[in-house]
Amino acid sequence: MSSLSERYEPQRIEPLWQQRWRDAGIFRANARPNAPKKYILEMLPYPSGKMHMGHVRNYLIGDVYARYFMMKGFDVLHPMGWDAFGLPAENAAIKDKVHPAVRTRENIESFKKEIISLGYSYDWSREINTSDPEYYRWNQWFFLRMLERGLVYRRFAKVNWCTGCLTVIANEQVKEGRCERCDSPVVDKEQPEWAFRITQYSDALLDGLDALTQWPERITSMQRNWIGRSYGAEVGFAVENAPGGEVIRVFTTRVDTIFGCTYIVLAPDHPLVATITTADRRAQVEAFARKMAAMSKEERTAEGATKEGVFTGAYAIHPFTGGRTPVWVANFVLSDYGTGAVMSVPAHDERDYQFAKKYGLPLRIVVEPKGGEKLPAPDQLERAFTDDGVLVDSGEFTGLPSAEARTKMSAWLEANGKGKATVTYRQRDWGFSRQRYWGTPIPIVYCEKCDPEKKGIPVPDSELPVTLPEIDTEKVLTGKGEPPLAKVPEWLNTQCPRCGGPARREPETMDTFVDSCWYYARYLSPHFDTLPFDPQEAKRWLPVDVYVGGPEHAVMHLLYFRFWTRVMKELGLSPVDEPVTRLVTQGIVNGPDGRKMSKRWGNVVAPSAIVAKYGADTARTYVLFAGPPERDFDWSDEQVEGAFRFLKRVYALAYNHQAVKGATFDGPFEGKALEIRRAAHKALKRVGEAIERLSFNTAIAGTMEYVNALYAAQNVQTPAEKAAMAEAIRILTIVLTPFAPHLADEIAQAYGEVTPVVTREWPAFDPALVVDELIPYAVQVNGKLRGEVKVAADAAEAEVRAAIEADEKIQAALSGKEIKRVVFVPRRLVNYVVAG
RNA sequence: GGGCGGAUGGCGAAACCGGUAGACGCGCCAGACUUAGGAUCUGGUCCCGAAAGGGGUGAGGGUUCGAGUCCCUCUUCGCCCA
Repeated sequence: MSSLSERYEPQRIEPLWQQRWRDAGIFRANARPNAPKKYILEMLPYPSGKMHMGHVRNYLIGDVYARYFMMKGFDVLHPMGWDAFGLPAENAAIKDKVHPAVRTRENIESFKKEIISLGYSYDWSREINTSDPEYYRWNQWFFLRMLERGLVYRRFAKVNWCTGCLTVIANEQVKEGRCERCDSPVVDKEQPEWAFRITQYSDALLDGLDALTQWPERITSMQRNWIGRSYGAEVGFAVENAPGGEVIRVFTTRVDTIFGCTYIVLAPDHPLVATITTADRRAQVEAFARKMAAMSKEERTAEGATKEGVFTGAYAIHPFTGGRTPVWVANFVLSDYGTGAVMSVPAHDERDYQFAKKYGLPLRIVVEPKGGEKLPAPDQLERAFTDDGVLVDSGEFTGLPSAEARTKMSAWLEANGKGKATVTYRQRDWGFSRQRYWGTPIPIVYCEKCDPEKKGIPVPDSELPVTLPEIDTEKVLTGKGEPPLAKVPEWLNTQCPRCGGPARREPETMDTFVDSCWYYARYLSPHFDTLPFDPQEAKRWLPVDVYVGGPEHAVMHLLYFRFWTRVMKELGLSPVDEPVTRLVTQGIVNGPDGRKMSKRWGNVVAPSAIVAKYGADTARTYVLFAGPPERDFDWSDEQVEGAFRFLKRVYALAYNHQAVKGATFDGPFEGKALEIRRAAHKALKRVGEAIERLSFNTAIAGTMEYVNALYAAQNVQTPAEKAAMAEAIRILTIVLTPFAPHLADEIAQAYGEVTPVVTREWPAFDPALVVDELIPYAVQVNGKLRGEVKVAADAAEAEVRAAIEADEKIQAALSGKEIKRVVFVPRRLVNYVVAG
């Protein structure tokens, strides 16, 4: 084995080690089939051409953890692949006339080179690519299974139509009325689409969150809000003098306030509007409905938007009081939420209050605060009282607390056939069809003869995969008009699987969120060809132990992926309810100016530039040292220099001590030799524990402290010292490996190791060596620090006190005072509580 | 407006169960080596004070022998939702 060259040259040694690791296959899973497993996963990247610092950080978190557990003797699965379908490649194709497959292949190639250049511990034998028919055929397979189970259906829906991408996008992709990706305005459009019945799992997904104790609370709480389960009541208000006996169904979470309902509001497009509006009001109501139809949902309900409405001329009968209640239409009620109708209680709902004030509608107070204070008279009320309280003026329910009233009033409604207790959800079904080329074809055909209603005929399993056709990029990918696949007749026109007659394929493709719903399971058996993955492997490897990614995926990917996991369990493929035990969401790496890295600000720090200048180990060490994984940080060139300096210091230490290579000593170790050994074992403990807590910045701090201790112990002379230093350097390579694996291996091999450090065992620390013989006790008087005394580590309270009370400074602080109490905290402090 | 998360030296941060606040790094200061230093090594570095001592974790209050940590009120920044 070669000795160390004089200078630390990361650019020379790093590619050599990356090659050796690959050749030796040391990151292959199943290396230790009898050991406990760890499945460590980072979110599947979309392969843009260049990696950015966010990726670097994302993968490092998983990488450090993976390397550590490899050394702890676990069989580790740490795979990587490509979320290769999607809009950017297709948009680029429209612009540059390059086929998305070509662009994607190029991007993957360069992205992968960058990943490799950072020295991550991936098992590349399991690499997957979601645009590969071998992968996406299983999206189609899942689609068919879900269709059989009624979890896929076709619906007419008001969809979000992005005027830039010319495609339907998910609610979650709309940000303030604009497309998350291209920032073009998004408008409503009625269109048939395919949807997954994810709402059938709303309760399971919500209740399942309780089991996810190792997920960040902000993520589970976002999912909880997103699903938005609310318990309420549906109440029927019969329309007065209605020819067809029409009843307006309203949904409310505050049925306890129903005696305060002074009017009803319908969505402008509510089906009853047309029937019940009186002749004299018709023109006005229709004009209003037209005006609202031209506006997007966001515009209508935006916070600043004024509440607007018109009276329909109709009245409804209050189910409890029998009173006449006017019916209005207004902009803030949406037809696709709840029942599209609300009962308005202006005294107890802020929005209703504003509306009532604007249009001079009456207020009725029916809930008073619990404490016994009275609300002012209705016309004096300055704002709605929206808290729970005690009912007043509510017939037989007067005097009940709100919560109890809700239960009893719901029961009354049900008993009298006027309504019922209900549960509603904010979450909608997942519309997943896209008018795009670069995605998974939906395996459906339409046959005029067998399927006149155009419900769609599933493609039989035996004909999967339905692959994307070769296309003339320039002609087909125009970004305009009908879906691209509809412009490829030789693909579009096919045979009906039932009658064999002419049929047309479904030209829409699937949302790429489908791809990322189950890829974590595909890694287990990436070439399995009878099912999406091998259920036997799923038993061994699932769930994922640690999943690392950005918090921006809190409600889309992470919810769809939980949904899919449950479906996979029902299909008998997977044993788990939840895909991931522990979720880590990493913070953003901002530019040095504190702004988000962006070409616009010219503050982008390219990983490749940092690797070229300092090497991967410096990039790794710096990014991990900058702060805890979940926190954002601003890039700092000075701190990068600091990380580089540290690694050079490590290298110099190893270089200067090559003479101790192979030194041994039988002990006992004393003096400096013992101090060296203590430092080493403390480092093993501290760094190991910090990594398990994902506290990488403190793990690196511990390694730095260790290196400082070894510098302080330089110039080893005796055989004991030399042996201690040889052991210390060996341990240094171990604790360094998760962060700076190339450097660690370079040093280790110069000291005689023949296999990469990551294949060696992370030794257990010796408990006797991690405690100092003398430990400092803080001495406090009435909680104020008054001194410090060093005492034997195992000293009992009496001995500690004797030592303290012998100290002159302490005696001075205690003299003339009456000691009322002494608080003794072993190994930490003694606090004298005194008087006088 | 609602939910969640932050706020600690000149800067990034640490303090895991309530127990010596500021580990580690950057920056800065001093020294050593050196033809040279923007390399490297050593020491110092929360604030006030010569010292003794005092003050100090966004603000205010509380619990406790003891609070960065727990509770209440508020300020402010960020993210998500409306």
